[in-house]
Amino acid sequence: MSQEKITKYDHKKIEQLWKEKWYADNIYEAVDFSPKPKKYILAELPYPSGKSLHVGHAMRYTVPEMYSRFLRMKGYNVMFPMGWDAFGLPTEMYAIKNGVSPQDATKKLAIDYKKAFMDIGYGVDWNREINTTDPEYYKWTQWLFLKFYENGLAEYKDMPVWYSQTAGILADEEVINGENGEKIAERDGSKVERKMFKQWVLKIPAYTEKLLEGLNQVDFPESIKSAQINWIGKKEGINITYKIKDSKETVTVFTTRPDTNFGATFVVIAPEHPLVERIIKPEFKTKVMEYARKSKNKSELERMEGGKNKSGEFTGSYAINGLNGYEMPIYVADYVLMGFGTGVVVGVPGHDRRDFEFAGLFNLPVVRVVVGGDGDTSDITKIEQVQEDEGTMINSSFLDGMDIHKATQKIMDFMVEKGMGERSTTYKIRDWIFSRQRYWGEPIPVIHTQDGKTQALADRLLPLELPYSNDYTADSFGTAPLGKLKAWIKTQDKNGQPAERESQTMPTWAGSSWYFLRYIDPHNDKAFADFKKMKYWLPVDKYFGGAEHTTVHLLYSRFWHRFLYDLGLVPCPEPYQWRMNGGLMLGPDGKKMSKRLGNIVEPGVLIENYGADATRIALAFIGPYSDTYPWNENTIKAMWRLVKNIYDLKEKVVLGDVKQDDESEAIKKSYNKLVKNVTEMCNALKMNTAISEIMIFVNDLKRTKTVDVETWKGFIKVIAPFMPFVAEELWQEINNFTTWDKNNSIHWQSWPKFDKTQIQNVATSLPIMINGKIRGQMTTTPIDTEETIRVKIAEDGKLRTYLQDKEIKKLVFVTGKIVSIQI
RNA sequence: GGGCGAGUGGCGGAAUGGCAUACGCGCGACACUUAAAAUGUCGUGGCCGCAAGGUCAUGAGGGUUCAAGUCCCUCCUCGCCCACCA
Repeated sequence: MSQEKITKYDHKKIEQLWKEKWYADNIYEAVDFSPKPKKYILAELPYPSGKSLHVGHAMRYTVPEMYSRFLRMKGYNVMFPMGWDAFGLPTEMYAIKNGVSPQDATKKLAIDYKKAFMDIGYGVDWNREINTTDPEYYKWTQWLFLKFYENGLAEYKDMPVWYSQTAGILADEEVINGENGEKIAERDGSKVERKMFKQWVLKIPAYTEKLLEGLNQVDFPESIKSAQINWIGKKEGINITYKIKDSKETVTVFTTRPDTNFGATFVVIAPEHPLVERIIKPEFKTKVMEYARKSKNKSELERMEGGKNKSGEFTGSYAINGLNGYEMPIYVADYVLMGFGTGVVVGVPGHDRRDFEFAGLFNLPVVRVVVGGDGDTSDITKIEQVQEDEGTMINSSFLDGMDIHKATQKIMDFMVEKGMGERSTTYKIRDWIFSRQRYWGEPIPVIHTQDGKTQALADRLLPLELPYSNDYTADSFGTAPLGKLKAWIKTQDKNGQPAERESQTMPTWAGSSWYFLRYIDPHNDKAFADFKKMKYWLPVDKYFGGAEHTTVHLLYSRFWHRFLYDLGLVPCPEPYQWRMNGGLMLGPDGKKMSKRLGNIVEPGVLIENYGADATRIALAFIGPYSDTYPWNENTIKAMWRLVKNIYDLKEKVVLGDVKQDDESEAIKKSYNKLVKNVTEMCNALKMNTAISEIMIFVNDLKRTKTVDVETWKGFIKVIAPFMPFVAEELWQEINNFTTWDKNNSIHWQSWPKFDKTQIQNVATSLPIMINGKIRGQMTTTPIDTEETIRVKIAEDGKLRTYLQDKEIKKLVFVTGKIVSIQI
């Protein structure tokens, strides 16, 4: 096989030639149990719903991919895998639009996406490609779901859910605030409302403590940790039980501020709370029940508007505050939520804004029990006087004079001792609704028996394949698309009795909750992954993804993994050692790329016009990975020039000895700096500045006449992670390789080293600062000391004008950095 | 309302407490061209100055330090996430 020599930079020829060879020989193979140290570099798997890869997504893969190439050259056994997360509504809608089945659409999209990934030259081990919609894959998603089921962490129960006519049943995290504050479906922007449905849930609240504790073991940015901590929403407080006047019933409230309890003047119950019916006085029944019914049907928009305009009804009953015997009227109001704490709140209007608003509505007394920094002890009449943060107790018996934090502890101890309450911890995170009334998802491998119970499918019946259907719509109430397939739904339980299959499917998050495990052992048909292989590869060393997944995918997949760890099925408690969130690539107009605005930039077009190398470095150079910025068409033009300039520089390479002169010395110095800086920047994942360093070196080379062959080869290695195609071409050419051998690929070479002495032991220009201003420069070498510097300064003509007749009060000399003088 | 983060040229952005504005874009001048595009060379924070040089600039104001974009305090603005969560 002979390789045609390419003399003029022609990205199409170069890219076609090398990508064929790379992928045919799978040069980016990740080797199980290799003696080399491993690195598992993971980027969130794409969701192939559109025609092809989006430039915004390409940006998120390019930097991690460059990093994985750098590590491979540094001698690591690198896994940089790729797969397709293809269940879910977008694929279903794509299929409908194109008149094909979701199964066929997914197959085609996966092929298109894979081609796009190859076109841009991503160094993926394609033997590990996965697709979450492949029955051989979702067999294990189902199997893992049954582990939750067997351990009581997957349950079928009535849950309030969001419901949209077009998007079906949605979980909290799939519903966002629309432009006018109204709740809409994230998927398609349709209106949603609250409904009760029988749902499968995964009980993530059972894992809150482990998930919180696990954050201490991982290297995540503070912002991600705190987002997850807030999402879990752990609050420590106390459940206080009050007796109800003239009744055997009691009412229990949750509060984090029992210190203010001497200022409690009323109690509020959530309208749907079961206690309401038991404590209500007959003469108030009609009104309260009417109120409860109304608030149940209130849309979220109305409830939010209610935030400015409180409402409620008196029940006729009173709770007795054990601290002071105060009789607190009990109300129902929908600003109290059933799902948090005990569903009952004690009203302290002097020190809680919502309680103050409510007290105003019913003319309830407002009592001050905390004095803030302003010392105000007057009656509280305005919302501005309500304060919650810091202060000292008053009007509170034995708490008076105490700081509120101390008082909080004191009163809790007191109440626990007197049997008035129990310390309690509550969490914001709820059960994770894990079923959807959609067609295109993993069938839940459970059957409903005649007696109304559920039964898991036996392992040998997995995968439970998704049956073909032409009808992807759910009935407006009750029946999921699969429920319409009567023949499929009908089945038998373990005892041969008639039973029905579950008709709901799993959410999009199912397959992606454990996909990183399947990459480790993608073809295993005995287990979701081999334990020894997991032990070798886990945890994921670096995980890159979108900020929008911080509290959804990232947290929930940690939950799956931690659960599997507790079962002894995976070797480590935390799946991801390190995480970085990627920013967003906006359109050239600075707006979020969208079909509607027509500002989408497609990487395929860029690759066609400017080449994959230019596209790659444009995506990495335009800004830091985590930031959001607009696409700029000029950038890729500049990057194309850079690649072309590099290609043309090969004419300057001298194969024999190069004449030693100032020019060759300068290049040597510049080269060593290049290697040092690019190495550091790759380690720090600052690919934008790494590319700047390459530009600086290229600028230096452009100014010189020749470059020696060793420097040139080192330079090609440096650019290889960024511009893999042109690097391969130049590498093959300079080495005169006439036939392809993967061992000779630039991508199997080792990363160059640099010579420290070339950077350090050189004369440098040292700035001289006098009274905080730079007043001169001076040539120094590393052997200079403070003494020699003092002499040089005294001799310097220019500096003398500043120092004349002045005494040097202080002189600070930082080697190689600065001399700072005070006069 | 709560949490997190960010404010540096015309723009994207650099800068372990040590010469602010690297690198790129854009712009200007010049070269090549009949001309334009492309390409190349040089220049490019503001103000004063022919120049040498001086001086002011990292959202605003204070502070620590020989030295602050960087650390501390107060404030302003913007972005993202959460939000009647007790």
